[in-house]
Parts: sequence; structure tokens; C-alpha cells
Amino acid sequence: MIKGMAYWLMKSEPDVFSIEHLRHKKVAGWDGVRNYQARNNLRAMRKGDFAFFYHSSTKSPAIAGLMEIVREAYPDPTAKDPGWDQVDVRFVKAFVRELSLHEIKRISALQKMVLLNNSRLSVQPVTPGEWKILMDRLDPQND
DNA sequence: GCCAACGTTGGC
DNA sequence: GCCAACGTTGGC
Repeated sequence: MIKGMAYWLMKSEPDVFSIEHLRHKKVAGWDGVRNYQARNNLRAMRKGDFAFFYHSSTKSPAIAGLMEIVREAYPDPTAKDPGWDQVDVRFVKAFVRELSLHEIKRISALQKMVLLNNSRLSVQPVTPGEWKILMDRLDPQND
């Protein structure tokens, strides 16, 4: 892990925009965020940071993929009012086996994850320790 | 589809 | 500045 790098988790309903959509687009603007806390997290992202792509509001919500921040916050063109930003993300991979919310809840070292304690926040930080535990499960060959 | 949790709005 | 009403998110 590179020192100073930050890690994130970003939610999207797969019916609207999924990891497979991102695979095909390769790079996409992460638009539509209309929550101040989520927006502030977007603004804290730096080029080169990594983020999990989380599928929300589905039968089995889960971490589905990995992406990289390739452009830092800039105005969201889909926002009617000023003050809302987006970042650009690049597809890195879709995990062969997703890690479901149900499984995450059963990992004792992850009980403090924002995901488990502020379930409505759509853009959230992941600590380096949490990131490693998750990556070890999601991508055991790599890393 | 339901509803708990949370965020926002607006009257006072 | 409080808080009731309302809207949204997201797990189930």
C-alpha cells in the first residue's frame, strides 16, 4: 500500500449503473451525489486513490468491483444547483466473487466500517486496515 | 413493497 | 434555533 493513499467505497444501484457498465465505459463520471457528507468525501479524493464499487439496493448488496480515481472533484453537469461535484473513476476489475454485505457483517474486524454504521452514506471512506482485509477476501491471488 | 434511519425544509 | 413534516436511501 502506498503511503498517503486513501481508500473509498462508492455505492450504485446496479440497475442504474453497475460495475459492468463501468467495464464497458472504462472511465465514467460519478455523478448524481446530492448529499453533503458524500460530496465532501468526493472532494477529499485524490487522483490514484482506489475505491470499491458497491452494488446497493439489490437482493444481495455486495462489493462488486474495484476502480481508481482518475480525475479529482469538478462540477457535476447533471446538477441543477451549483455546489455538487463529481469525480472520474476508471474501471480496474470486477471481482470474480462478490463480497456480500451479509458476509462483511460477519467479519469481526470490520464492525466499525462506515458501511455497517452509516448505511445511507453513498460515498464513504475505508481505512487501510479495512481495505486490506477486504482485498484479501476479494482478490486472494493478487496483492 | 415496507419501513427504519437519516437528511432536508420550512413554519414558528 | 427548534422540531414536525416530508423526502430519500437502502436493507430486508
